[in-house]
Amino acid sequence: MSAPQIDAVTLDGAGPLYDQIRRAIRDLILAGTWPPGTAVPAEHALMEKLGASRMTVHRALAQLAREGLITRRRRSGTIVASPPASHAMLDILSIPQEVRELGQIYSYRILQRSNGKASRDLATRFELGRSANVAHLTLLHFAGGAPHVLEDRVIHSETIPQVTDESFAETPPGDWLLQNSLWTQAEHAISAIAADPQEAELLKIDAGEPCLLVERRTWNQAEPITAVRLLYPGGRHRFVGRFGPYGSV
Amino acid sequence: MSAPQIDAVTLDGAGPLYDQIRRAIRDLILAGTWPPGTAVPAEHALMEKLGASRMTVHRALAQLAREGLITRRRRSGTIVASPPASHAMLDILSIPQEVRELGQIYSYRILQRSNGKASRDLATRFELGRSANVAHLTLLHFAGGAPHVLEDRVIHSETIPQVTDESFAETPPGDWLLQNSLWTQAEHAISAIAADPQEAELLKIDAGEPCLLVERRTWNQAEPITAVRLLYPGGRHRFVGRFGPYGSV
DNA sequence: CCTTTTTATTTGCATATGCAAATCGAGCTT
DNA sequence: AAGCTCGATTTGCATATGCAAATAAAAAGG
Repeated sequence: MSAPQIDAVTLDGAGPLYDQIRRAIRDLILAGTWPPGTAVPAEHALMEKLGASRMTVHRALAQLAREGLITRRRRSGTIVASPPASHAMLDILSIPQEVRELGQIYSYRILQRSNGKASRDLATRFELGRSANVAHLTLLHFAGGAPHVLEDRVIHSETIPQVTDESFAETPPGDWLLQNSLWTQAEHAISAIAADPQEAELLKIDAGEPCLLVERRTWNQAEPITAVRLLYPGGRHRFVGRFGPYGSV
Repeated sequence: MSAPQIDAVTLDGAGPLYDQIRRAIRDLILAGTWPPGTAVPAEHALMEKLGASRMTVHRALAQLAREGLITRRRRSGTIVASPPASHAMLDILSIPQEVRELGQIYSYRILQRSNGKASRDLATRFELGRSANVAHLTLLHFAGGAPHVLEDRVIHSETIPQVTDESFAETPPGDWLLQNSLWTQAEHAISAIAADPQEAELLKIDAGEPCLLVERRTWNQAEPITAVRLLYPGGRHRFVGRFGPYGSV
């Protein structure tokens, strides 16, 4: 059918009707029940199902469209949009893309890979429970043959079970996750540290050289997905962002 | 009168009516014609002035309210909102505030101050024309008596003429600018560098220690306002931001 | 004078209606 | 088969109407 899951739209009775509709549909999208590309029921269908007027349904959908969650076209109807690839502020989510935008050839190498419980060291570094079942990866990304960034990542196997069978031979884990998971929250911390001897050797810089350290953790609702530590040789890297006081003006 | 400048609201005839109204009012706010706190004309007044229905006017204002540009209250009416103090992502716009949030006593000292044309060095560092008339300031911010960050700033005197007569004895320039200027665009770059001997001495760290370098430039429309270079001792500082793929979910 | 009640104003929400614009598809024409 | 016309569907916009909620200001009451 054209409107696959119209019965999934249920209102919670809290607040204005148009906002209940908006949240109901938003939640279906964020939960992954309606993945990108799914056809959203037409205004008339929602109107009948929910017993609201078309203007009220329209208001909810128009707002979701402004927020970028859905794409609407006359006659064609409404579909769930793909999440924006990058966020306004220094969201370098894809390292291959980042390297290619510098005009260089991208490659990567997995240095280490393991599955199992988080070690004490990892649990501390990524602030997660010892009992968490995780995949742990260490890899090095190259730009034109030269080391670009050192990545240290854990992925929660409970949230993303497919990770256990994935070799990451084709796609580095960051990009793989973008395709195989949905995130609603991220935390991003940037600091400057000196490279320790081991890191320096891998990155082919001198020990003690300043590096940018990016630590990012992402969740879907309350469930942790991944935590990553990216170490960039400092002299060569900077993060740039543009924004206005109210977002994008 | 309660609606000071209703005649300033003029439509451009481009696109949907509600959006013309929305943009007309938004532009008055961003241009500073209606500073924060100004009473926005009531829906009825705009309705008569513009010849639109109340629903249409309401739609424009409701959207501006969602965007945070205005604040609306029943019976009291609508006023222009104050710009949000900090933006989602690592906008530490106020250093005094940043220090106080760390639970420490804030103070600062001006190391150098001059007015005039930008020197070659400054022009290069901040990517501006040699002919620009600027105020140039170097200052050191302290947290609980210890150096916190080294600030190097230029302010365009043409855009902000009051700067020439301001001593910055009471308020550091970053905070002063927040009160005395309006910005619509900012650019933010973060990198890691090693402190040079002179900087290290001021910050009371060892030369070569990794530091976070934040470079920020702000504009109002196309007019440059200020460019600043903030050097944070690295071990002690990190920037944290939280966000979702669609902004705030 | 202080407190309570009433009134009036302003925004917020929902509905019904009508028309316009975009565009997908079917059917028709050549 | 290729192109064209036309009808049907879906979203987009604007209006008019009515009522509800919040609340500032005025009026009433003690």
